[in-house]
Amino acid sequence: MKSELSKRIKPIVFQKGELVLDANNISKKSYFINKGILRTYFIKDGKEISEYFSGIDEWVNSPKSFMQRKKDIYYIDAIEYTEAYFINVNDLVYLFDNYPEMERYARLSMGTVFGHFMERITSIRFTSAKEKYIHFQKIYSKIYHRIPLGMVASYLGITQETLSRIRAKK
Amino acid sequence: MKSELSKRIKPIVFQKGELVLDANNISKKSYFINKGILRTYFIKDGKEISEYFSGIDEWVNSPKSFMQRKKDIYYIDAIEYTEAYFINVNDLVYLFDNYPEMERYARLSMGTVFGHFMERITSIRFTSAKEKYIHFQKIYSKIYHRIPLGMVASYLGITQETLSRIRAKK
DNA sequence: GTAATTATTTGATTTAGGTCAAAAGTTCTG
DNA sequence: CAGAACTTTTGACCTAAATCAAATAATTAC
Repeated sequence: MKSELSKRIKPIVFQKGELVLDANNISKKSYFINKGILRTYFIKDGKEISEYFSGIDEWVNSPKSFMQRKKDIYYIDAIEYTEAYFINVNDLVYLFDNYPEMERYARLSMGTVFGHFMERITSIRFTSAKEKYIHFQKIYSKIYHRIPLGMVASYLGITQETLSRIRAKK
Repeated sequence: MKSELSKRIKPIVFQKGELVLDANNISKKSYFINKGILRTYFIKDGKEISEYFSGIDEWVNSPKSFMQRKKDIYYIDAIEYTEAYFINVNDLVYLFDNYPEMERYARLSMGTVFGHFMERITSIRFTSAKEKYIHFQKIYSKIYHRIPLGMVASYLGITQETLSRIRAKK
């Protein structure tokens, strides 16, 4: 089974600032990051709003687009030089269909992802800007210092100025 | 296949205010609502915070708990008299294992659910209290008027007073 | 290496929504 | 149906974070 997976997985690199997925296209590849950071974002009133960041050992795609094979609003880009592997959606479905344990594993992982989403919703709803930033640092403990302030601010839903002031106070 | 599903599904009713799932237990049943409204909530600083509401034709469980068979923080209760069907997690897994088309359907539905979560995160991050309420009315167009103000306010992450004032201005 | 962008910080001012308190309305319960 | 127990509304006041504006600082490009 391992070989079945490795047979369908290919390496790819992205330079800093390079677009990984354009929202005008359907997300047909899922990337597994080996090094670097990818950012999922969308455009609102002409501004880029960061939805989340993904670092080493994480899978990245535009979930709804990838699963339902239709367009969604999300772009993905590399905020630093990134090395990854990718698998095509067709190959992934093939593996799911032929290796039930993979399907089961994926289903289980969904629980974790749902958990993260629900936690994040809570974090956004009931916390001050400062607490949001602290929570962000916890969630992204390994990469938060490599993400530009403006992107972090849009991820948190606060202004750059506010975030700058929060960071200034130690 | 339909009969396989119907064989494993049983009817159940809940009275107004009745607890459907206690966070001290693992979520082992998934409910499909036929009539009424269930609310998923958690306790923060001694207060009930509504996470979301579920109405007719929707499946309800505590996602992370249900999928990973461990405890999570969510309670579920009935905010009005509710009629539903339920299926046990074991039976559902049996169906998934034996009817790949069900598994595939579930995987597809996940895309929709992810989409909702991501939309909600956006709705929370970048909108005023009033816009949040308007969005809530849109999302829950069929049931929003049956949900008590306090529960709506905690769902939106605003105070009761603010919501009351928003509703007062036409 | 210097000009030109782009990102971050700092300051002054405004405002949406929170807090606290009390009144009015509703709905349970015996 | 009357009192208790919630739920919702209204009022006065306050605070966290937004906005607007401009000064630094850091990257990037030539």
